[in-house]
Amino acid sequence: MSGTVERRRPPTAQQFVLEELRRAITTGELRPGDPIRQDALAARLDVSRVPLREALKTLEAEGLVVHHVHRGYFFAELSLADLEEIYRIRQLLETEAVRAALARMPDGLTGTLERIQEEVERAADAGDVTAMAEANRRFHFTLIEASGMPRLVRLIATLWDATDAYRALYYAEDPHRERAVHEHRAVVSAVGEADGTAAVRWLDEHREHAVAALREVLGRTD
Amino acid sequence: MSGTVERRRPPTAQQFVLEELRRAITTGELRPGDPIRQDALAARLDVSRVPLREALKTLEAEGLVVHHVHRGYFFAELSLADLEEIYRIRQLLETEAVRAALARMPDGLTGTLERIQEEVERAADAGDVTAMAEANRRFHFTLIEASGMPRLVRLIATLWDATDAYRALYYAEDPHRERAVHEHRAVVSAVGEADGTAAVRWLDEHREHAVAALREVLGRTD
DNA sequence: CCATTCAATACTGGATCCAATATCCGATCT
DNA sequence: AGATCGGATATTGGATCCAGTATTGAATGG
Repeated sequence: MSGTVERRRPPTAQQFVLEELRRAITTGELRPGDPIRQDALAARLDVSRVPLREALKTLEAEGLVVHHVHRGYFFAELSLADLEEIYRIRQLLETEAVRAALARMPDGLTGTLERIQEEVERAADAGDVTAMAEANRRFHFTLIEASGMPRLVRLIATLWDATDAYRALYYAEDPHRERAVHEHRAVVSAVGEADGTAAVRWLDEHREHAVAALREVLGRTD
Repeated sequence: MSGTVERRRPPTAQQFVLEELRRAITTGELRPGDPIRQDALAARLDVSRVPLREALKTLEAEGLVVHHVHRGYFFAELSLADLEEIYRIRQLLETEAVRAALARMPDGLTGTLERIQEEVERAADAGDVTAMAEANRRFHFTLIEASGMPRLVRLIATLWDATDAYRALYYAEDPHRERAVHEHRAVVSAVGEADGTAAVRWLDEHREHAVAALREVLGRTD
């Protein structure tokens, strides 16, 4: 089977590998702590080890894998403490981003957010976790990018990537999606009124709920 | 010539290349915006292109170089706006780190800082810019690492790396070193009294002076 | 029976070689 | 003359192959 329904492959092998690895991580195909056998993985993805290793270097910088010289790469194990730390850092950075965004208030921001929010709600109603996660990310980053601080945006994106594996888990449950939808609406209306404090408060709550859920899940499995 | 006075090479070629590139960036040997010719550079460093490319991937993640598919790597050009953004983010993250450090207050922190501060002052007096930059970094990271937040430490380290090229410039001038020494002393004494607010205030000032200097330098050259 | 040593093995790190893409420059056409 | 097309060249992306290190397990000695 070639060239039928399958998604178009990225232009370079590294990018393809990178996407595949991220996907594998988010779907939980590969468990944290597992060593990465480059030969086997490269063969499975039908590429050589060179682009694989370059992709792993990227993931290493993002903290998704760790590397030991002459021993190889391992999927990073995120402890509850790690996750809490990441969410705390996100809080600091996203607060700054949102404040900056509302101070600049680019044209059409509210409208764009409302439009994306509709997509979020459609996905939430349909119970489509993947679409929900994707639209949710677009929602948040539309707001964050409005800050006009590209490095800040990149940092925040990295932090999101690091916790992707756990986010899908969160949105898998109905009440979580429901709650997220409500919090988003509150954010949209705060943005509409250019009320930075309110927006930040709602986003804090949004995040805190996610952390609470993680605490629950990881608390009982670890 | 082998194994005489030359610094011991790191265990892997990538690490060697990484150090060399960082050094070249900090010393200004390679100017921002310049394309990186892999073949030439690899030959100059006497390694193959593979470890070079992996090192570049690391630098890319840190924002020191940018990469365009099939066109190669380029040394990143940091505008004044970029630098200001980085320093703003550092302020947010370092404030958190210092607050956490003082809340935990690990044993011997003050003593260690005092010891390192002595090294900083020796280097400052001697006018040894490299030693000064190195000791200065140790000083700040000793404090930051006391936060017990490893991810936060990593992020801050990345931000420092991104501006290394400009930091050496700052410490090249006598009055700057002098001022840094005084600010450090104030930080040490604030830490000794477990006064987080004071420590944060002094660090903010420390950073602000650096930014002001950059603004001056870049303002007149750009 | 357990610890230690040493060799076989498996895997990573690196070098070389090949393929694919972008860039540059001259020829051609309007 | 200027713009456009096409081919030569330079440079990156990727595959294969080799070298060096860590790991594993069996043999040996206490």
